[in-house]
Amino acid sequence: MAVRANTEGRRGRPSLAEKPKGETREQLLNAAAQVFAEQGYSAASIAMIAERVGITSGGVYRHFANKADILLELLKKNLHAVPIAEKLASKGRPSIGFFAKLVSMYADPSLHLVRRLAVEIHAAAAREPEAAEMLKKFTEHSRENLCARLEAAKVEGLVPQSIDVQQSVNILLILVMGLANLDTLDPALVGNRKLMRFLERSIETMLTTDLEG
Amino acid sequence: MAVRANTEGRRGRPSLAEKPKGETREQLLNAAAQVFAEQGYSAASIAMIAERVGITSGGVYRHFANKADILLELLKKNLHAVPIAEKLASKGRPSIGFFAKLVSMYADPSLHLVRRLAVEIHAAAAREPEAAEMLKKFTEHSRENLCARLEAAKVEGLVPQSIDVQQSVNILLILVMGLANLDTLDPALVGNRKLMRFLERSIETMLTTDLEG
Amino acid sequence: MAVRANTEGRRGRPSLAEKPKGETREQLLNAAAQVFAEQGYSAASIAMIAERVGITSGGVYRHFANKADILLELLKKNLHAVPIAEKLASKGRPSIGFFAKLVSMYADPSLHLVRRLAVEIHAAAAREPEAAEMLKKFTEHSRENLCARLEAAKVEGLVPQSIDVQQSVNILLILVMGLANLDTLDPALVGNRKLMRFLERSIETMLTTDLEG
Amino acid sequence: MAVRANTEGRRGRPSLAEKPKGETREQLLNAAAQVFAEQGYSAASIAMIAERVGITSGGVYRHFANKADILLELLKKNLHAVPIAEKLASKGRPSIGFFAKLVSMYADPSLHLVRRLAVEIHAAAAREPEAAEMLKKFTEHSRENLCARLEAAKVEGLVPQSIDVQQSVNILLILVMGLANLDTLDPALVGNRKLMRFLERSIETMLTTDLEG
DNA sequence: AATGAATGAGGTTTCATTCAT
DNA sequence: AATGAATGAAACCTCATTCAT
Repeated sequence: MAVRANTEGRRGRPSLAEKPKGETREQLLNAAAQVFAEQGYSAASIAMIAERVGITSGGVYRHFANKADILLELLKKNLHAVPIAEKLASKGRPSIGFFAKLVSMYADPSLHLVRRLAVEIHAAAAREPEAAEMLKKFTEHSRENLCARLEAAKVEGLVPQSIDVQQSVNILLILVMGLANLDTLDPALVGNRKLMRFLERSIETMLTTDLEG
Repeated sequence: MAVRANTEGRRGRPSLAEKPKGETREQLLNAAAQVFAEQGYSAASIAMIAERVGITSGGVYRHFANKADILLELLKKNLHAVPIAEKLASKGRPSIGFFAKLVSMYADPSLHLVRRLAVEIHAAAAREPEAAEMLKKFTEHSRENLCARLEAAKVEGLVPQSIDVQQSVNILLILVMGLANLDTLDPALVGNRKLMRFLERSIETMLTTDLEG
Repeated sequence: MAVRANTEGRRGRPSLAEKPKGETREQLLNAAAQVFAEQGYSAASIAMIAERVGITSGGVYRHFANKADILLELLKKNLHAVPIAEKLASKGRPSIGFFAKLVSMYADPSLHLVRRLAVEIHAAAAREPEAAEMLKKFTEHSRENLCARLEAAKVEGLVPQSIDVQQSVNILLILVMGLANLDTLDPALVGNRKLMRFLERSIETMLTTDLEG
Repeated sequence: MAVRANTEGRRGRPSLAEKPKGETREQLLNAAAQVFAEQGYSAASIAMIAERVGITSGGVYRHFANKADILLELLKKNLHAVPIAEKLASKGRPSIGFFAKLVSMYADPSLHLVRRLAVEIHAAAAREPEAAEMLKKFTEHSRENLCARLEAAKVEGLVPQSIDVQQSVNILLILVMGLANLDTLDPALVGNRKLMRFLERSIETMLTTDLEG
């Protein structure tokens, strides 16, 4: 009946799975975030990612179509935007300090991986059009959120009526991306209190000064 | 200008007509800069770089020990710092506008490759300790230059005496790195006049405002 | 016809409404015939076959020991021989036209899949000894049938007494295998009326001519 | 200088090449013909082919772009047509026996690999459009050659004026393809003298009989 | 200084197969 | 009877690197 049945090297699913439950996909995404951050998208290997989750590389393809797909799903999960999102979700009335802190927090040592991932995603987006597309959506989304908040602050008279909301937000985003490279720019600046304070005050100055002239 | 004039002339060194000495190495570095910028260090292949110079991959090893060595030599050549360096070399008395322009020029469309290369080098530096080391030297060098200039401006009374030179320069560097990611952050912002003006005025404001408080 | 009538009716076996017993296996064999014909045995994947039946690859192993087993069972089902078998089962008295038509029908467009499957099975048989064995049985069986018929025709005086029945049948089989490759030999010949007529007349000539020399 | 130089596991070209000369490509094609014939295109692996030539799989890509390319180059080399070509190149005046022998020779034991390769190429052509294209050209070419010869025979009065040259050649080609499957159809028929004689006489009969009517 | 052939390691991906559920 | 997650082997292919020429 059985034609040339495989009896020597056993293949197939292992006899025991001591893992909790179908959260492998989630674990894979987290592992991928780390590996992409550490090695860069191109140098990262599927095997590395799989290994951290305790499966073999072949198993990854049950959850993602291919390597690029992992990056995409990672973007969808909005990893980069997480800190922004959390901050944005804060209830309090808009204040200038909010914007300042929002930016300066990116210099925090605990956000190391987030910075690295942001850098890698931007690097990858320069080559993977689909990733670029997705990245654009995020930025758009973040920008809109920030713009809305700044408009609100304007209404409340916290910032000058003459402020250019769009451009101000652009500067904030540029600063965030600059901070994403802080570890390689100068590791000593990561978590540097003085820098963070200075940064915050600079932002406050920018937002409260009438730049017209 | 006059240096290589006799290549075309009829006198002097007999026209071996072959490539000038050390030319290939230089071409390889330029090609590598492009390829690294386009593909990223990891995805770039020696063959691609060699091809652009018209040789084959094996020949590259006459000029560089290995792939990582190319990146290092590239950093030594200070490619990233080139635009800064040129600006810094400008004679003129220091002015606040100088610092503002120095930063905003990084948003110029013509510097696309420089931006990409900066991003890639920073990404690579996160993995190659030697590259990180070298990158740090550059940053240090740039920082020192900028600090010296800003001190000079302070002496001339162009900026407030109370200004924190170190931190101000840090912000400038962070802005430059942020701008290096402008293409993926929002392609529409590349070369955007309004952004550049706004950026310049923001920097001027930062540099002329007494942030103490 | 009546066999499965009560599936729709209201009486008899309670309508478990599930698939009739052994249905899946049959569907799998049909799907396999198609996929093997389209992709070739080696390139065909279990998943493809399962998908066409609406199950997943794991489920296939409830019905077949392994991939090679599917091929074997397929051969047992005599898919390749089906058109021959049907023709052979035809009641009518033997006539020369019968043999001619039996061969030429293999050029019919509607038998595309049968041709492809025949080709694939022959290709696979070159590697799988068991499949070769089975294929041989078929050929033997077909040959015997044809020989018997041709002997009968001889008895009835439809063909010369001097005819070499064995060799004549061999030629018929070779022609059938040649026609199995018609699609790749020249797609324009598939279903070509002129070719089919010519083929039939050639066969008739061969069978009615005394080849002795 | 050397950054992370590879010193442990030596890589690169082996220190000695005891092979004749740049005929690797030719050897690869010959090896591929064998492996494709034995295993089938899809089941054949680059490594198998490389191994027979004494190189590793990576080295194959210095000579061929990919696996499909090998098949194509093989077709270009006209492996299948070789025996036909040789026969066709024979000087002698056309005779009916020539056509008969041309076909029957395909049953010769020595042409085993040619038969297998023909079968595999036809099977592969059913999936690889490019291969199909190339195969079509061959068939066309062979057909034209045969047609020309048969026309010549007609002029010389060796075959009836009423003969349908096109269709006669089609039958010859179909017979050849049928013989290509002889090994799996019935191994006992390979090299069978009786079959070959009978085949030759059948062809002669076909070519000399006026099929009209 | 450079080519071209080759290695060997490693990467992505596919797939037959297994097994707990 | 079937799913779905997983394995492990093997496939194709790329590439940094080496070396005879």
